[in-house]
Amino acid sequence: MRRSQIDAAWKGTAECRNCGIRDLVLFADLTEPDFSLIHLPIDEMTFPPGATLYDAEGDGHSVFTIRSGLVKLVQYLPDGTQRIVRLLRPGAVAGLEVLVGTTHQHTAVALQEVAVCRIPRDVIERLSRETPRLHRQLMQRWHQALQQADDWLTELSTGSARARLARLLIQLAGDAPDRPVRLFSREDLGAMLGITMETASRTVAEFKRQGLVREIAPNVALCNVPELREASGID
Amino acid sequence: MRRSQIDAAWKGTAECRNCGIRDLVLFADLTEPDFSLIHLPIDEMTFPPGATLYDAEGDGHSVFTIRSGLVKLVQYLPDGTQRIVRLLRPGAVAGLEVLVGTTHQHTAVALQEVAVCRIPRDVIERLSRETPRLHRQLMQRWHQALQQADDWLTELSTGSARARLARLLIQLAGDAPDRPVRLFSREDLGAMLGITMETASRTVAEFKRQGLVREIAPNVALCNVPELREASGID
DNA sequence: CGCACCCTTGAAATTACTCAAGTTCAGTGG
DNA sequence: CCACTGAACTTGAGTAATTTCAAGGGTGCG
Repeated sequence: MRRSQIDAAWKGTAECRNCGIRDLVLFADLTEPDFSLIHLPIDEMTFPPGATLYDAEGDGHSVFTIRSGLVKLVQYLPDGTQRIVRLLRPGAVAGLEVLVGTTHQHTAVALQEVAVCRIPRDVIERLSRETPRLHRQLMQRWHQALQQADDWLTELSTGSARARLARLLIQLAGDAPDRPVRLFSREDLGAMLGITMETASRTVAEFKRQGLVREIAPNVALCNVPELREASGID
Repeated sequence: MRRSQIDAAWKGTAECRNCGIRDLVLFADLTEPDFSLIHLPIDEMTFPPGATLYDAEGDGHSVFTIRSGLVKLVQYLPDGTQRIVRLLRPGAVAGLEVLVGTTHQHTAVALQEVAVCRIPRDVIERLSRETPRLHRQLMQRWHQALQQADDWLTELSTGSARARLARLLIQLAGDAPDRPVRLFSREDLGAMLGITMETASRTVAEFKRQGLVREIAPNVALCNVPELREASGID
């Protein structure tokens, strides 16, 4: 907690015009004159694993474009239970809700070293008023988030612990089934799947024993996608 | 299935200018000249309980503003399991995703007699291009949907069956704790809470026995909100 | 009346949770 | 260099919750 703010490192003011991943980000469609409407600095920042990008307390003044790394969005129940409601990958935008209300709905925490662009709310609002080219992108981000939320519910909160974990691993492996996947802490796994830490641990262990994943380094695993797919349906 | 399309009843072409609930709907902020941009008919329709507004197969050409009644959004897993991912109330918009892609992501089914306005995608797209007054409303709908999705996950897919049902009932009672609440079929309850029909049935029965709800007519109940709140936290 | 459909209930089997003890491992200080 | 510590993970055993499978109501409708 204590470290969250302190840990953020400022990397300079972003030069959006020359952004290396601009086709991926919110400003993809902006034209040269549009950029002159940006009257507040957009900061490039990095956060180490465990650092908080923003939380649900306090006003939200900015949205964040994820440039690299992985972010979890956490929501709490009154009794203190926490659920991870989404993972954000590069290209995603965190904190869109400040464009409608003024507070964030989640706590956003870096799971790995994360690089972001922090965009003041006013910048988005002004661009949104003055140029239609941002709309399509904004709509796409909203859509992306909502689709992910719905899928998260049906895939990761339905069925046995075994089936849920299998589906999560398939998601993480994505379209590159051979690329190793970083596993999360057992506590985070539990919060994603709606199960306890112990059940998460046991299920991971079972997957290793049965060869559905092969651990090639501590908390890094190769997925046996066909067998995982099997496990995601049955059970 | 067979009845879904047949059952829809056409009630005429909507006169949005004079809409009785316009402050509630998507077109709330439009001005007189904006309406002239609407070049395709917006139909008022009603659906009986059980009818399908649209489904995930086939192209989506329209979004729907819910004028009255209650709609469930259903998503299916490959193995046939179904989850209800959201409930739509009057004022909500169903099918926003066709503004980004071209297909619907859910199957939308009326739970009660439902009245809607069916708005062709092209109408929204044109208005969206030409007038900024729709943007704010669109953003609010996206936000509303996303917030509901996240809350649905943390509240209705976390904890014991008892706690989940209690939270659902509290949601349904809303700000009018004395107004009777219609219960859903046990199958729908299960699909909302991620539990089986039998567990849903047993838990409802238990709530009745323990006085957390009082059934004043078949499938209509009064909620004892304080005790429900109790049950939603403990367990 | 009899059939369909939905809901309820029971009993056994399974799954997941809880609580508790042990393990591993990295970081710290003697 | 090594013991010590804390944090995260693992594992076991008992318990609680949920699912599964099966049978038995109730109600509306042809």
